[in-house]
Amino acid sequence: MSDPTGDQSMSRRDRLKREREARILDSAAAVFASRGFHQATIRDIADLADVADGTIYNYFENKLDLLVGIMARIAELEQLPRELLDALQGDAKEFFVVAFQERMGRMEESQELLQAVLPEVFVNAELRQQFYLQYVRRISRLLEGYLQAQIELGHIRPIDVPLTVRVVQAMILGLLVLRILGDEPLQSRWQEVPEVQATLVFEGLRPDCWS
Amino acid sequence: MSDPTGDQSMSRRDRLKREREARILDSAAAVFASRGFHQATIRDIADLADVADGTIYNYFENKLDLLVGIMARIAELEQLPRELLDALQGDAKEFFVVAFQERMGRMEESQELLQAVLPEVFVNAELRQQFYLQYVRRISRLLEGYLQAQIELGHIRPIDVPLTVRVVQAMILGLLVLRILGDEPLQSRWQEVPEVQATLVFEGLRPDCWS
Amino acid sequence: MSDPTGDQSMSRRDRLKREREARILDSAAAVFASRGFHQATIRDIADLADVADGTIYNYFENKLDLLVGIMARIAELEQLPRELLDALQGDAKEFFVVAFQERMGRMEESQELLQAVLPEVFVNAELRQQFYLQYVRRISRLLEGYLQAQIELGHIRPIDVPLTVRVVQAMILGLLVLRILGDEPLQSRWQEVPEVQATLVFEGLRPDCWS
Amino acid sequence: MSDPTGDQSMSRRDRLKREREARILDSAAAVFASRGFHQATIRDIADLADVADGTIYNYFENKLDLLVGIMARIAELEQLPRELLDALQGDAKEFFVVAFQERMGRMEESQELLQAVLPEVFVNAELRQQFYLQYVRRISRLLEGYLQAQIELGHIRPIDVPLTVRVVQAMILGLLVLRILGDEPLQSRWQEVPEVQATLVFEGLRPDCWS
DNA sequence: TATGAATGAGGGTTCATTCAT
DNA sequence: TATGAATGAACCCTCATTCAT
Repeated sequence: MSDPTGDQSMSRRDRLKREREARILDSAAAVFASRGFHQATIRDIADLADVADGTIYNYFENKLDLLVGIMARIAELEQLPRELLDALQGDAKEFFVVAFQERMGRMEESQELLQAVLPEVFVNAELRQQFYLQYVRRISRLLEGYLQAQIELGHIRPIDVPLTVRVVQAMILGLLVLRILGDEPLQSRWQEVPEVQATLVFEGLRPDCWS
Repeated sequence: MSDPTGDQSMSRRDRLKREREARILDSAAAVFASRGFHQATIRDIADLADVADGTIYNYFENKLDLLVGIMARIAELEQLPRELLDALQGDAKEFFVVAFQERMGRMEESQELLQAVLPEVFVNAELRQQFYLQYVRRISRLLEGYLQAQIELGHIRPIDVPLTVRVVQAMILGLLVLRILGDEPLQSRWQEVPEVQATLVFEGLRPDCWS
Repeated sequence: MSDPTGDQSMSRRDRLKREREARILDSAAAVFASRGFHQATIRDIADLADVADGTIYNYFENKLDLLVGIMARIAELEQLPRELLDALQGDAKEFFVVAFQERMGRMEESQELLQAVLPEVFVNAELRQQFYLQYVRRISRLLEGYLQAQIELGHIRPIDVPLTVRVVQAMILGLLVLRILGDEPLQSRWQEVPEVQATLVFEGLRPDCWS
Repeated sequence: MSDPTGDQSMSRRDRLKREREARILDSAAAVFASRGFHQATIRDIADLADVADGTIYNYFENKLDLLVGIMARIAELEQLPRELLDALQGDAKEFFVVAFQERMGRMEESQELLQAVLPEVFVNAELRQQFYLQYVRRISRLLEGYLQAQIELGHIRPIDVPLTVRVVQAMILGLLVLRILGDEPLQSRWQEVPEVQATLVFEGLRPDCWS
């Protein structure tokens, strides 16, 4: 902005770099997703990205760093769960429907990436923390705030906010896991899930309240 | 024949074999859990089990087979979630409390095993299927039956049974994942979670039904 | 003979030992022949001989010793190339026919054993010497004597005896090798070979001697 | 382009690759010959070739592939047994002398290679076929043609061509085997062998034909 | 003496990473 | 900066041999 020529001259060289880095990251994500982190070889990734093995090391410290890069990418894509923020305004039940829709949609999109990242997350403490903070904590903060507010407004019953938030988030994360496991109803009826979730969470199973 | 206790002890030899196999499996689970499947070396496991590398291969085909063994072990521990079966009798809300308690307790027990197995489950199709069938499908069948019956009895509202069951199971699985990720409230207040879950599932968040 | 009871009492115990040793050796020969010495495992041999792995080591020092045992067995079977000795008497051409017949027949019989032994013979100096002495040198001595005598009798032309003997032996050994290599005419017409050999060796290819 | 010699050198890189591949193959042949295929370790070969273990796998698929490479090398060296082809013109007796000389010479040269390859050839079916086709069949075809022609010209007696050819080839192969076995006369008098062979084959042992 | 489980050294092979070009 | 061959540490697994029962 302040340096228009820089903007452009950086483009020549830098745009190419960005582009190449992105291509490497995409390839890495694809290969990690299909083979898993450990089965994936740098060669696989390099071939798919159409660069030489060594080139990758001009962009990333090492293999794990590619995973970190992918996670950063996920976080970036997540950057503004806009619909979620928008939904904060609406009526409570409506909020949950929209929120779940947004989450389920995201997950469908990035299932491949998540499937690539998750196994290592379970195993690598540093990655685990990064994942937790970027991907879980941010949302739980948001939800905690929302629930608290809604309770105070009397729009939802007073409940244990932190644990309830965890349960809700667990539901979302767990659905992804079940989907990855190949569960049939989830594969074919994924679109319908948010409604079911929202209803369950908001209305519960109890029969004696006329909806 | 000449040794009546022999019937039970089934020979010193055999008992020792069982014992050793168990020790190897325990060691494998511990090492897989702490380092992850791929970082774990046979040497690590052998050392921890206090046997020679080669000995492991007298009990298991290969490294992956250890994982399969661990899964079988989990399934074995799972054999007859008795409390869950018992709870089928009780009143609906009660059922959920007991059921969730049972599940959460189990998970706490076998978190190490699950943490060892899960990452590979994401990556290995064969393992994934086995895990799904043994660990997920069996429970979802049970729950589907229960929900259907309760609906017919009018004890819970008519809802989409298969998807609701998935959502409930996802909640459980997701809580384990969040716990593994190191989520704080879940670590320290794990005992309180079942109550929260049951309340959420049964009563929902809606304020206008006096509990 | 001098001790009839010893003959028998030794039998009980010793006959069983001999029998078992023979069974082990047979199994070893079969397995070595089909898989090759190095691909063959003690387990393979033990299974085929229907004994435990360890038992083999009560009869043989180690794996190589089995091969030595097999070679001794070959030499034993060879012990009296009687037809060959008999043929020494006959007319020269006749001798060669009979001699070659005898050799070719033997080889067909023991091709399996030889195929098992040869590769290691190429590689193990000790084995090589044993094989050479038992299997080659003995025959070349015999032939040298025969040729020398026949030359002096004027039944064959004066030629370089040692080298000619080698060439003749080479012919025999080489035919085995070609057969092992799967050469077609040799497989199907093995019976006819001795005649061809004898004719070649005795008459040569030269046309101007009326047979 | 800028480097006219570059056409020939085809780049420093490429020349170095060829050179290195050759060095690895030479080392492999030497080690295989001295220790045998199975005793030889990749480490041995790498050390002798002065490369790292892994480097070998940039040139060859696996250990067996080294053997295949050696066989290809033999075949290459064999490419056009020129003297043999030339000798096809000459008089029959002369042909055999020259042909045997050529063969014996070759074998002396490549004994090491053959000694490395033969044992595995006996054991590995695929290798066996390759060896047979490249090393035996090609020559037997040639000889069959030659003998047939000479018979028709009346230069040699009518004999069973295919079997006679086998016998002649067997002689050559067998001589190599005897030499490897350490036979003394063959070691010290190898040069004289072709003459003896040719005489035997052409004139036979029969005394009543004045040479 | 037979057994067969335990042993553990050894080796082929992979692959992340480096570095000369 | 891109390349891709070289590197060599690391690891799974085999299997001959031993030895307690």
